[in-house]
Amino acid sequence: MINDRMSTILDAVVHLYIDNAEPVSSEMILTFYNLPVSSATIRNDLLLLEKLGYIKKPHTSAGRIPTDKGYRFYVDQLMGKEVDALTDEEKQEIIEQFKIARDYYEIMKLTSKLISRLTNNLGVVLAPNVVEDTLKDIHFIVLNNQRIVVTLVTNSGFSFQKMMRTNCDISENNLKEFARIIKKEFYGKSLEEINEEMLNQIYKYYFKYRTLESIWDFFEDCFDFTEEDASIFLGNHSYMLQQPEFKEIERINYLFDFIEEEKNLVRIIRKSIFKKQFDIIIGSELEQEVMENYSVVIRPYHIKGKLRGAISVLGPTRMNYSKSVSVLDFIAQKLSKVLS
Amino acid sequence: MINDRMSTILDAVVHLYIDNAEPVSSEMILTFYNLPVSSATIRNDLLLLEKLGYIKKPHTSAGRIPTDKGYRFYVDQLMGKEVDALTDEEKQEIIEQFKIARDYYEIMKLTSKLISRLTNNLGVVLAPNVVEDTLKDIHFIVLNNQRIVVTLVTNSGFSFQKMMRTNCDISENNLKEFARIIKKEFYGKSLEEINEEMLNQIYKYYFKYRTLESIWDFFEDCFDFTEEDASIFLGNHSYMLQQPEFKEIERINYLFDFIEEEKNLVRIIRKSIFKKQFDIIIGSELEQEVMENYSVVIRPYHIKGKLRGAISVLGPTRMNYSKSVSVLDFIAQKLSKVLS
DNA sequence: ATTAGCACTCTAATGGTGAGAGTGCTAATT
DNA sequence: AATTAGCACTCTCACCATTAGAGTGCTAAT
Repeated sequence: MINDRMSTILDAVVHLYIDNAEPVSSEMILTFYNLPVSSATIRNDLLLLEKLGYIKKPHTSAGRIPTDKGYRFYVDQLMGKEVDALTDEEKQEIIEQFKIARDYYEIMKLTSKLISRLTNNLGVVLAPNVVEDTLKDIHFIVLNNQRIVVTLVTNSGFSFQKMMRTNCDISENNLKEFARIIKKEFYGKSLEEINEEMLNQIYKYYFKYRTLESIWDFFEDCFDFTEEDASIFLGNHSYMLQQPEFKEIERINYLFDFIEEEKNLVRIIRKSIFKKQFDIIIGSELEQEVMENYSVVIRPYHIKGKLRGAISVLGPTRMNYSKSVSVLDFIAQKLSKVLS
Repeated sequence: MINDRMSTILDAVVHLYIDNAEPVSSEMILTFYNLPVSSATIRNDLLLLEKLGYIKKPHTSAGRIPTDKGYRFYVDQLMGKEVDALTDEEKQEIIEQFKIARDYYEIMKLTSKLISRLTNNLGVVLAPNVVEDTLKDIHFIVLNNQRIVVTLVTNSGFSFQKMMRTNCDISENNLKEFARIIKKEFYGKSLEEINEEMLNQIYKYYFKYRTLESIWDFFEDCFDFTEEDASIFLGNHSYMLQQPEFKEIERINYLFDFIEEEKNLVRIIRKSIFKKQFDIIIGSELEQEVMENYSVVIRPYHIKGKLRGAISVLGPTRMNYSKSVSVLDFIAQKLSKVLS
């Protein structure tokens, strides 16, 4: 259906459009790719490519821009050959930054910022999933009136803290005893399992500790993890962007509305995390009206060889996919290393 | 200099402009405030107010909009009388949300989102400052190869975790011993002090533990706190907004550049946190060229009666200051309560 | 199969026009 | 002295017409 020259021309359209953000004309292609044919021939091919749905015109007398189908073809068939590699400076910067970052949360935040900067799009990081980790250690620390910090350590070396409240006073000694019991009952089980089985298992001890009625609620919440935090906290930008000051820009508005509802992005990324090395989802493929002009490139990362999360680039469909892939690839490697 | 009628007229200009985002004409003022004078009289006063620098015209045949000086006068002299109180539903929502939020980080994030939504501007929360808190308890938890989680508990009931690395293996027993020593040496001292004195004090024990050379580095970092985290991490939006897709909107661009360099906002908020109940900084008063069309309203919050941080609204100078103040006030109260 | 050539279409920039908004001034009024 | 009616003046904004230029798609020739 598509011969070699047409491939080349489609490739040219995609590249030139990615670089210049302007519709690509037949002359343009000739100038930058000096093919051994005339612009008229290129025009004929362009017409065909358009009929096949790979490119389109914004209006009659404009050049062509890729359709989602065009980007898809580029990404699947053409992009593989090329590599838009990172410069040595870029690589060096990534390595340096990862050296500076000390704890888990700094690393996550840093990673998303690095991706943003290096791709000139929005970097998105899905934090490691721990529910499949198994319990290695648990500690309780009493703060003051009925507030307790639970620290979990998992087999892969993550530690999670959670602040809990109870309605009853529990002594430090009781808590030590509970920690011992939990460790005994659940050591080596996944957090997910524990969360499900907690009540059943722990009721064994009901008789002994029945005076501490409300502690059961406490344990029920213990293994239910979804923490979040930062040192300065920005809220949603989308509200401000609704002010008339920003009214030219409904697109940003809609986009931010979507993005800042975090579960939207989580859903998109989760869906493709198990699929393969990379997933690229283009425009309409995202099946969200707001997102029809945006694409997402997703790269899972592993910790100690186990799939744990994903890093990703979100930007206009016109984004530099090749660069995104390179950036994600390099960062995912370093991230895996630093988290392992 | 400014008589009663002029005050009323300035008040009208500010209010009408805040509500409609359009220059306010003399007729407009007459219609909405039916003053016992004609529009010609109002025009005379407007002329005078303009000469005094409280209002200005975007162009010859337009109505007036407030200058920074005009907003300043409004905020200082006029706004006090009125209250743009929260509706019962709004109050209820805040209360409900704070019930849901369990741990410290959830609360911070939630607060900023609440402010964003209720003011239709950007909510900014400066997390509690703990360096003045005093040490109440310290625990070390060993994860695996040379990674250790430090948990600090302070007198006001905060707990902070920090992941640390060492180059040497330290036994659990050693760590228990160190925790005991640190507690003995520093109990009741502020984290700030401890951070400064750590090395001097701890060298007393040098002789006994000198085999653990590199542990001293470890302790040096121990009380140096600036944590950050979240479950999904967005990077900087500003890079994406530099793409030609968004080019109409340099203003957003500049603003985001500024905002997402977090220390910029921290500096602004820190500066006025100790001043008073509220601080309102208007446009040029921020002394930042990018921010000349934006204002910030800042409200400190207290935990157990002690000043600990601030919550704040950032938006166009045309923002509803009265509403911002009400929202911040109510939220600060609830926040103080929930954190105490 | 390719290409030169050209008519055709559409955009974007330019400038002109007129309506309308709102001022600022003057002269009259209270 | 303060207020007001009245009006000329200025500027914006929307509308339209015009034009240059970009780029196509088709036809006929190679």
